[in-house]
Amino acid sequence: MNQTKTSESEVVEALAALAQAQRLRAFRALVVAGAEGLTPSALAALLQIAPSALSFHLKALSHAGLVSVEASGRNLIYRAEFARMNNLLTYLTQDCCQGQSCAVVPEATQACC
Amino acid sequence: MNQTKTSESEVVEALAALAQAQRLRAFRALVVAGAEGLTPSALAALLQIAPSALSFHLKALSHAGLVSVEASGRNLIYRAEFARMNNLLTYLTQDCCQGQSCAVVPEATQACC
DNA sequence: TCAATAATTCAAGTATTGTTGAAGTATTAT
DNA sequence: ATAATACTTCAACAATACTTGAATTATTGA
Repeated sequence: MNQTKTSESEVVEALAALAQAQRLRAFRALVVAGAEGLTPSALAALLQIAPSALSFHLKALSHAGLVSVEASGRNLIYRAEFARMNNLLTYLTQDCCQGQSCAVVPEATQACC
Repeated sequence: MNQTKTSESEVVEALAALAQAQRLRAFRALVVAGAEGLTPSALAALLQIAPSALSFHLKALSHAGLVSVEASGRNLIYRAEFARMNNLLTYLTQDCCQGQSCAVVPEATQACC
């Protein structure tokens, strides 16, 4: 169901996009919001962050493919890109433990629902 | 099975640790290596990276709790901390889509095995 | 049309991160 | 003891990332 294989540089970019507290909060808020998404003003209010800073951070998330944008009148609606997030999670765990059974608890990671 | 709740700042630190190509490669190599782990020299050979740079990067991964170190004679053995990795993956997806069913493929993310 | 709202872009300054080579510590082998 | 090996630490420099406030674009409502 994952459309394209995610490259290392894409993974690095996505991780970098999430490796900042305000962007992580913004992304998490969009993950929680789900299909409805959120406008920048709603996010700015939620995160207590300056509009220009938020715009900068949303651009980073967007460029990393972790969020999508849709115009709606004078608002924008940002949404989490769950497929991309799943690609990212998958990448980190692929081919683990030389393919042998390993000492780890796998039940923890379910993408959502 | 996750011993402690992972805080936002810990998540940010872990994501930042992985958001760099050489560290991501090092971590992935340790994930693949599994319980055996790898020495810095083995990793340096594998990744074609200067020892001091590798040391710097392993320290970052270690400080983020993503890898552990064990001394063995004049070697060190680094291993991926799978529990921490799973905490990280879980954090990103928690409480998604306002708890409703959502449009996402959850089967993609299995921690390992 | 004019004012207000929603959001972005730009430029400047500061802070953080990554790279390199040289020096330092600890362990093993001769 | 001495030398070699395995890593780490340090300092200096270059590159990137983050924040702030002012200016800009586009849309809506009076």
